[in-house]
This record gives sequence, C-alpha cells and structure tokens, in this order.
Amino acid sequence: MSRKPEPKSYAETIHEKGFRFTDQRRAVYDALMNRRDHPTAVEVFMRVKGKVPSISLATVYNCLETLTGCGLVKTVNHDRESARYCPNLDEHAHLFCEGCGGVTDIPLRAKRRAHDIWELPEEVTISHHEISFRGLCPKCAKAAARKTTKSK
Amino acid sequence: MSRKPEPKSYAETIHEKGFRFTDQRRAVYDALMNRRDHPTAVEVFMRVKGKVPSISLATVYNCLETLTGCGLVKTVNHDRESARYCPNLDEHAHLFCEGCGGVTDIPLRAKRRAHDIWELPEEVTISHHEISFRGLCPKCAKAAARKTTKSK
DNA sequence: GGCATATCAAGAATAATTCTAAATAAAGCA
DNA sequence: TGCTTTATTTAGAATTATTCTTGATATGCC
Repeated sequence: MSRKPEPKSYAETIHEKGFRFTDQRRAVYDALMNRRDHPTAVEVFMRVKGKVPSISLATVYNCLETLTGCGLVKTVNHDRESARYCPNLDEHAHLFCEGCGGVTDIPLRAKRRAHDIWELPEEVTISHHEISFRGLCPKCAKAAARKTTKSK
Repeated sequence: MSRKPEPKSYAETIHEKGFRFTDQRRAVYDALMNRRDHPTAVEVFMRVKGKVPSISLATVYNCLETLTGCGLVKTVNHDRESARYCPNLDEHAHLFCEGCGGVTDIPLRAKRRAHDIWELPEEVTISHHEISFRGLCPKCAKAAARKTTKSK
C-alpha cells in the first residue's frame, strides 16, 4: 500500500523501539489522535475499519499494546470496565461521568508531587500511577442542578 | 447454625441496609478483617472455605458485593487484574508492588483536598475516586538497592 | 409450625482480552 | 530484482474474571 510522509516524531519513536510503522498501527494511532478522546478497543476498531477494512479486533489490541509500549498512548482503566486508550501524554487524572458516560481529562495543578500528597514511604519507587474520579462532569452536573431547582 | 454475639457496628450496618447477616457474609467479612490485606475473590474464597466448607465462589462474590454496598469493604482495582477487596475505610491510595505482588495502603497527607491537587472544574461532583501506584514497596525497593550496590 | 422472602450453590453464560497458527507483508541482502 | 528471514496480521479458539440462572435452603415473622 502507498505511504505518505509522516511527521517524524511518532513514526520514529516506533522505529526506535524496533517496530515497523504499519498501516494498521498508523490507523489506530490516528483514530486516537484525531479525536483525542478515550475510546475502548472496540470503538477504535470501528473507527479504523473505514481506513483499513480488513483489520481485525485482535490487531487493534496488538497495535494499542505496541503504541502504549512505545509511550505514545496510555491505557486508562476504571473499575472493571473495558480498558480505554488516551493519547494525552501530559500528567492528568480522569473523570468518569456517571451521567453521560464520558471521560474527561483532569490536569494536575502545577508542581504537585506524589510525596507531597501521599504518605509514601521514602524508599518506594513509583513507576506508574493512575488516578480516577467518578462523578458528574460539568455538563451533567449543571443539568442535574437545573433539574433539582425546577422540581423544588 | 449457632451464632455468637457480634460487635454491633457491622452486624447492625448490614441490618440497617435491609440485609441479613448470614454465616457466609460474616465469614467473608472476617476473612478480610482478620488479615487487613487485599485479597482477590478467589483468595477470600480459599480462606473462607475452612469456616464454611459448603460456600461457593459465587456466594463469595455476592457477599463481597453486599459488604461493599453497605460501605464495610472497598473494591480495589488495578489495571485489568482481578478485583481485590480492602477493609480499610480511611482515605488512602494503593501501591501495587511489581516485586512481590503485594498491595500497600498509602494514607493521604492531612487536609489535602482533590481540588487542591487537580484542576477539577468547579461544577463537577465527585462521588468516588481511586488512586493507585505501581512500583516497588519499601521491602522490595531496599532489596533491589542492595543488589545493585553489590553487583557494581 | 407455616408462609413469604432472602440467600445460597452449582454450573452455565458472558465479556474482555489474549493466544495460536497459518497467511501476508516488509526489510535486509545476494 | 529476487530470495530469505522476521515481523505482523488475521480469524477464530481459548482463557479469565465475573455475573446470571435456577432450584434448593435458610431465615424472619405471624
């Protein structure tokens, strides 16, 4: 298949790690970058089918794993729901809305370190952390407030 | 079966919610409280079998759900691993050790509020949050440090 | 004790993800 | 360019944790 030149950044990142930048991997990566939301593997699969009709769900899982392994994408877990994937590499938490089911990125306030917030023993080494909130996103919270006001 | 008097606190909590405090539920609750660690449902099942040999895994799941519904136990999730259950009701995070596989409770430093740490939009309502760290617990971190020192 | 309801046990069913094996595609080299 | 080696993809089977279903038990209340 034909190849357009890619912005070096991520194509190179993949190559540096010893992986090939295939059409499938690009399509999966683009599916995330174009929307910058938090789709599940199945949702990515549906988006990608348009571009690479022959792609299989297993390949989507493979690609997502490769991309996370390269540090280009993050996995987002919440309770026992399907894993979601996030292209935002900045430090942030996630808010899972109980109203609309959406996921919102919540940035960390500047200069907060885990040790300032949590009583982490000195010795521990943190390789990864994940913070998730469940509640109502701004939109749903406002809608709920309106409803309550009216009914009273 | 025979019943010893229970400390009112949790037996009552269960009754208040309209549930019966059965032998199975007590055994599951005790399995958590006696060790105060973070077992999976299967681990709870194994512990409980000694006390209630006829118990089934499905019942352990049911009991754990009832107990969490009553606010006596918390569910702890990490990546896509099996859910774990935690009897510590204080505000805390969890450290999942990549060395020994153990889970450590990490208390919140006094008086930190989520809004101080995260750029949460004013309107949002948080009903629940979960913080998990992955890394090396103090014991494993020390062991790793020793090893590195020796080999150099 | 007898009735209504809650709970339990066993195994089937489900859902997300991973694994397997064969087919395809790409990269490296003659 | 053609050949070889290796990586990747595909489709479907397998796995794993959890939930659901159904009939059997146990409990609380009159």
